[in-house]
Formats: sequence, structure tokens, C-alpha cells
Amino acid sequence: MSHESDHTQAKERLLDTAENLFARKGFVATTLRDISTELGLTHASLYYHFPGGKEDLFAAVMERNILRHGAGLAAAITEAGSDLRARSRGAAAWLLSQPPIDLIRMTEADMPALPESVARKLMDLVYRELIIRLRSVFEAAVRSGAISASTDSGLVAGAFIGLVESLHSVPFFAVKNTRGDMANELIDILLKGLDYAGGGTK
Amino acid sequence: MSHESDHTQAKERLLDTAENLFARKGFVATTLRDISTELGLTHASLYYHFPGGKEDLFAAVMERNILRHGAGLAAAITEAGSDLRARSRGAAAWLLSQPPIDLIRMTEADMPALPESVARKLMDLVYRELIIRLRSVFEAAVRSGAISASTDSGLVAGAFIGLVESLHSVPFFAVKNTRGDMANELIDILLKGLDYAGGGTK
DNA sequence: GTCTATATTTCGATAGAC
DNA sequence: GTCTATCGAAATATAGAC
Repeated sequence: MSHESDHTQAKERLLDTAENLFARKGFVATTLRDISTELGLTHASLYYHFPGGKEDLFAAVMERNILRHGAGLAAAITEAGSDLRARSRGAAAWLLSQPPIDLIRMTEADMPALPESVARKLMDLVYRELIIRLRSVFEAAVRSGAISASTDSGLVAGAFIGLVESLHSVPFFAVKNTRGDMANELIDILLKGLDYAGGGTK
Repeated sequence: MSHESDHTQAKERLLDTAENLFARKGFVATTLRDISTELGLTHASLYYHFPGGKEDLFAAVMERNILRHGAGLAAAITEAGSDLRARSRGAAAWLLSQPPIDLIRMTEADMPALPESVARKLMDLVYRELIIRLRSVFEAAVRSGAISASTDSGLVAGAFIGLVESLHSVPFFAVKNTRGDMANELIDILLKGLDYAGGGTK
């Protein structure tokens, strides 16, 4: 078992390091040498775990990244109960605990550098694991009467992500509190704008 | 004069093409060959206009890009009059008419690849031309009593940019209207959340 | 102003030793 | 599993002709 354990551990460490770099800097700006150096390895060693090279590594790593984003999002929402404000706060806190998801960079820079099939698969995954999952939260709030149906829930979900993720590039804002506090402040504004009348901490 | 005109025209065309690519894909993912090919030139020709190479070209192009963003923002706000909703809509329409400003990519990928001095200058420029300019709009609304002072205007300004810019990666949202329409819808929510009671089209 | 030709560096990738 | 060594491709950059 120790053989397989070594194998698994090494691969897991590789996935973690690669994920952090790929998620932050993207496919093009991250080199295999960046990853291997951070691991204390040579770049040739990466081909043992991913014979398909950079492209396969990126696909595997980003798929894992997006799936974990979605799983964590689902867990955060469930744990938050049924209140929309608590759910939103939980979702934002989770998103901020993860490396940023830069949809603009993925669309403009990463996807054009990848085979069409890989690009579409990853974008579909983002849509399913992030947008739809968040949209469901707002749709549920509409059905329960907590907010009105005047605004498209998909639009609100997309805006929510853009708003929270933009807090990652935080040096630009006059920072006083933590990013989590700032997210909560913005969520309060958003929910008020959606005519939310429910309970929750305020 | 025709000599200088040729020179100026060629350089202007280069700046326009380079700006579109650099703004969309960033410093690392854009190659000099991408730019020269789109211009119908060889990449060596670019060194005539920018002897400093890729780095100088990027710095000049992004400085121009950010300054035009700021100038257009100021113009859009002025033309919109004094109403906060009209100002917000004008600002959003302008931002959406320009190539996206990806603050996350700039922070995580572009800046680390540039000399510290260039990076800081560009980020300062973004702060001054975008964040502060938008913050002033919300601060003015607070002073005039159109919205309450309960929320930090800098935070709102940052959120506004993140929210509008995220519309650039629009395939992810269930798209029905134009991006401008979606922006206006989100602005209405935001202003309502800020207790905006002013006039304007709704 | 733009070209061709070439130098230099960096990156992704493969082969084979340990 | 990781290394050394090496290859070919691509990118930045320079020199000089036109």
C-alpha cells in the first residue's frame, strides 16, 4: 500500500500546486517549470503523472477545481439553512476561500489556447457547478416569496459571482474590513435591491 | 507633413491593435506575432515604433487604454447630468463599449511578469481613473442626499466595476437582452439596495 | 517604415539512467 | 518517482538591407 500511497500523495501534491497556479494565472501564463519549481522537482517529472503534458494536467486540475467549487458551494448553501441572506453569505465566504475564478481570462485567453472540446467541457462545468447552483438559490427564494420574480435569476446569479470574485483583486478598494465583511455588506445591498424581506442577521 | 502623418498613422494603428489584444488576453498570452500578424506586418517591424520591445509596448498601450477608460467615464458621467441612475447607466454603457478590464488577471498574471515600477504605475492609474472616478459619483449622491451614507462608496464603486465587467464574459448567463440592458437591470437593483429615491427612467 | 535573417532564450516534450 | 540530457518549436530581440 505504501507504494500506492506514495504515488497518490505525490500526485495529490502536484494537483494542489498546479491548481493554485493555473487558477490564479491561467493556462498560458503558467509554465510547467513554475509548477515543478514550486514542488522542488524538475519539469520532466510532471510527465510521469500526466503523460499527456500541460494540456492534460490543466484539464484535470481545472475540472477538479470547478467540481470542488461546486461541492463546496452546495455544502455552504445546505449548511446555511433556508434563509436567502445566510445562504448568500455562506456561498460568498466559500468562494472567497478558494482561488479566484476569472471568467474573463478563461474566455479570452485560456479557451482559445485549448482544443475546442476541452474548452467547451470546462465552460459547461463552470456553468453547471457555479451559475446554475447559485441560480437555484435565487429561484428558490422567488418560489418561497422571499423575493419577487421581477428579475431574471440567472442574471442575478452571474452578477453575484462577478461581484464576489472581484473582491479577490482587493488592493483596489479602500480596504478596511476583511473580504468576507465586504462581501456581506454588498450582499445586504443586493438583497435589499431584490426586495428581500426575510430574516437573517443584519 | 505627410512623413509625420504616415508615422503617426502607422503608430496609431499599431496602438489600436495592440490594445485590443493586450486588454483582452493580457501581457503574457499576447505575443508580438499576434499583433504584427493582425496588422499584416512582421513582428520585427514593431521594434521600429517601440525600441523597448514588448514591455514598452504593453506599458504604453495599457496606459493609453486606462486613460481613455477614465476620460470616457468622465464624459459619460457629465453627459448624464446629475441623476445617479442616469450616471450609472452612462458609466456602464461606456465600460461595456470598451475591451474588458480584468483586474484579477492584471493582478495575478500580468503584474508579476512586469517590473515592479511599471506594475505599480499601471495599477495606480486604474485606481485613479476608474475606482476613484466612480467613487466620486456615489459620494456626490450621498452628499446630495440621494442615497444614504451607510455604505462605503469605495466598496460600492469596486463592486460596480466588477459587476459590469463580469458581463463581458456573457455566454455564461442566460442571455436574452443586450449586455447594456442587463447592466441597467443590475443597476436598478443596486440603486434600490442603496435606498435610492431619485428620479430617472425606470 | 517594413523587410529578411539570425541570435538568444524559454517552453513543452521525449529518451533513458537511477 | 525523479533525475539528466537533449530536442524542436516558438517567442523576444537585434542587425542590416531596401
